[in-house]
Amino acid sequence: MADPDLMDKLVSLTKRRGYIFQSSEIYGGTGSVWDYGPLGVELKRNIKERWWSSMVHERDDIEGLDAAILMHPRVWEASGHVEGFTDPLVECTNCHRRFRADAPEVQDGQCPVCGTRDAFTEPRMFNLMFKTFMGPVEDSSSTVYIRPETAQGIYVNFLNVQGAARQKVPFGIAQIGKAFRNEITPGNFIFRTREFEQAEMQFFVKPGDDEEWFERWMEQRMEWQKGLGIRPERLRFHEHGPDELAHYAKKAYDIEYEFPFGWKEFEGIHNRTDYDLSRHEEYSGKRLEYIDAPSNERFIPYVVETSMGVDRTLLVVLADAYREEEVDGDTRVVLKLHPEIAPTKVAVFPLVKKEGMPEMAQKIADELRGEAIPSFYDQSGAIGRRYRRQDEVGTPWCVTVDGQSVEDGTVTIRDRDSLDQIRVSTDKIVSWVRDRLG
RNA sequence: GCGGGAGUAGCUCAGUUGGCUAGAGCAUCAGCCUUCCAAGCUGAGGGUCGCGGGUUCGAGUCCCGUCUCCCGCUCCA
Repeated sequence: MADPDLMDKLVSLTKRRGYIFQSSEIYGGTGSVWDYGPLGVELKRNIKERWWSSMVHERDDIEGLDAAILMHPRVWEASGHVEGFTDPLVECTNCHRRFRADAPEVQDGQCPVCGTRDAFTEPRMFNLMFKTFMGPVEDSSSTVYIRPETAQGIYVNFLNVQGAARQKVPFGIAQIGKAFRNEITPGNFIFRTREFEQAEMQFFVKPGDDEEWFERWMEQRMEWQKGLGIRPERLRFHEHGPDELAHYAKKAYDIEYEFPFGWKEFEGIHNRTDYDLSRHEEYSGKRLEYIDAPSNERFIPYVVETSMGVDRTLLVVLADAYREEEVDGDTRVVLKLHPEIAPTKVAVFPLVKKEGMPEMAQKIADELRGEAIPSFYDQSGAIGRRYRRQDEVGTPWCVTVDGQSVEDGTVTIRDRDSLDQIRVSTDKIVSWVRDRLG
C-alpha cells in the first residue's frame, strides 16, 4: 500500500477540519458510530444527490421510495434475517477461538484449532439485529427490529409502487436510508459501523432477463463510481464464489476499492432471483405476482440489486482524493475531490487587508452564495497559507482580489489541481464556476 | 465477546524512582508584516491528564473498576 498511515491521517484531518467526529465524544465516545460535521454532511449529501439524480431523476424506469426503518417483525422472518443473523457461538477457553455451536467438531467436544477437548464455553447467541419495543410496554409480543438493510422496505412496497407509478416490468425502485447491524467486529473508521447508510436500487425484471440486466447494472455502477473521480486502477470487480454467496443470491459481484487496509467492497450487485418476493408472498399470504399487460402473463419478477454503502463510498472518495504533493520545496496536503461533490466550491480572498480588497472579496463571496454556490471568505494569514487551507478540505477554486481587481474589476482564479491562475472579470465568475460544475 | 497494546490541548507528542501554578511544535483567534502558494513578529485563548473509585502528606505517574480506540481471533446478508 502506498501509505500505511493514511487512515490515521484521514481520521485526524477529517476531525480537525469538520468532516467526521466520533459520536458522543465528550462521554468517551460510542463504539463504531460517527457524526458528520459541517463539511462531511455536505460531501455526503453531494454523493447521495448525485446517486439519486442518476437513478431517479435521469431515468423514467426507476421510482424513488423512503420506507420506514421500523417494519412488521414478520418481515425479518420472511427475509431470513431472524434465522440467519442469529448465531449460537462457543469459545475455546484454551486458545480463545470462537466457533459455531453447530459445527461437527464442536459437537464432538474437540477444538478444531488447538485440539483441546471439552474446553468450550456455553453457547451464546449473537444477534446482529438491533431490537426495540413498539409501544410503551416492554413485552415480547411488541418486539420490533431496527432494519438491518433497506431492501425489504422496497420489496414489501413492490406492488404499491408499481401500481401507483403505473410502471411496467422491467423497472426499479431506489431508496437511500439508514440500516443498523450489531457487527461483532466493527472498525476501520467509517468502513464498518453499526449504524450506516445504504443507497440501493432494486430492479424488477422478467425471469430469464435477469442475467442481461445484471451485466448492464454491473457496467453502469462501475462507470458511475469512476465518474466520482476515483482512480480506475484502484477499482475492481470481485465475483462471489459459491461459498460466499448469500442465501438469496444466484450471482453477486462486489465493486472493490484498494483501501489502505486492502481491497474491500463498498458496493454490491446481486441477482436476488425471486427469493424475496416469493418469501414475502409465503409469509404474508398476499399475492406478489406481476401481471403483464397485453399478454396477461403472470410471474414473480427477478430482482437485480445494486447496493452501495454511502459511508464507505465517502471513505473511498476521501482516501482516493488525499494527496501529499511537493510545491516549491514544501509539502502540501490536498484533497482532490471531484468539484461536483466538494463541500465548498469557491474560496474568496483579498490578497491583502487594505485598499478596498476585503470589501470587494466579501461582495463576490456573497454573490456566489446568492447563486447557491457554496463559498467561503477568508482574509486571515498570508495568501499561500489560505490556499493551503482550502487544498486540505478540497475546495476546487480560489478567487483572489488584488490591487488590479479594485481598478479594473478582474480577479484571479486559482485551480486546486493544476495551480494555474487565470484572470477573469468579476461578472463572469458565476458562469465560469457553473460551466465546470456540469 | 476473548487476547495484546494504547488513551495528557483541535492534531502529533514530552512529562525522569509519585513532589513547584502540567509543557513543546503545529493548529486556532486578535494585531503587525505581506501585492499570489503556509510555517516572519507580538499577544491571547484552550487541558479537572478518557471516566469513577482507592493508596498516599502529595497521583498524569501506583492499585482496582469502567469506557473508547488500534492489532489479532470469531462473524460479516
